[in-house]
Amino acid sequence: MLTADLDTKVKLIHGFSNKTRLQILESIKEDEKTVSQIVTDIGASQSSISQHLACLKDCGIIIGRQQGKYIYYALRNQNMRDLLSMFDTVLEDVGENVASCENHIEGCDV
Amino acid sequence: MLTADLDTKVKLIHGFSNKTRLQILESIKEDEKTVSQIVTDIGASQSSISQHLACLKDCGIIIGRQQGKYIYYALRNQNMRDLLSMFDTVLEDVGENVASCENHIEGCDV
DNA sequence: ATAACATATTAATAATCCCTAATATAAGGA
DNA sequence: TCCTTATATTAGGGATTATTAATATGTTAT
Repeated sequence: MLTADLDTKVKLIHGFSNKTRLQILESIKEDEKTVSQIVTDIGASQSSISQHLACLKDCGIIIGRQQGKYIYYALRNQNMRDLLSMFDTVLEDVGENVASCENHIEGCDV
Repeated sequence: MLTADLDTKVKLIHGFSNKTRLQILESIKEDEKTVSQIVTDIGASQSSISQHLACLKDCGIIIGRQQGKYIYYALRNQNMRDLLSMFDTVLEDVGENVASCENHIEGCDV
């Protein structure tokens, strides 16, 4: 794999490796939602949510469509949904390990 | 989803969101390898590789078995392989977006 | 045009992560 | 045992990331 591709892949995965972003993705997994609906759902600040939405959108993980003063965000496609489900599948295998892992290095800190 | 589970999921995904760790996983995707083989493969420092291996192992993403003075590491199971493949699939959808994304917030910086 | 609501942007700080360098531990062979 | 090779651990600092607070932009309705 080319280095450029690898860097890109890391960037992509980074999109999923944050609590607020995962909450956003879970929140819109089934149906599109407006920013304020997401803010209410998650309970984080509007600013934080907005920044993460911009991030996810720029990466193409989600898409946004404006309708009046609202902007609806949704997952880009079914592959994103499948990837999110795959995380759950893998979590069934390793959830206990991960939960008890106290390694200080990031990701382990995963 | 419970908060604890969500935190765990973030930790899990973090395991995949680093260049060196991804390189390790690619390196052992098909066959188990010793630490020194991985070090040679990737060209990062032995210390760094060792720390990441510990991290991945503690999370249960990989497993290690000792044979003499060597330790062979391998992916935990087929689900891990499937998840890695899923990343590639999604990357086909959004690779261009991600590569050109210059958002300063992490993950976008994803 | 102004007010009210919805969303985005900016800047700055606090927290986290990952690398390097040095050292430690463990195993096998001479 | 001593030396060599293989791997792990620790500490520290530089870089990156996420949050908050404040402000800006854009849309609709009055």
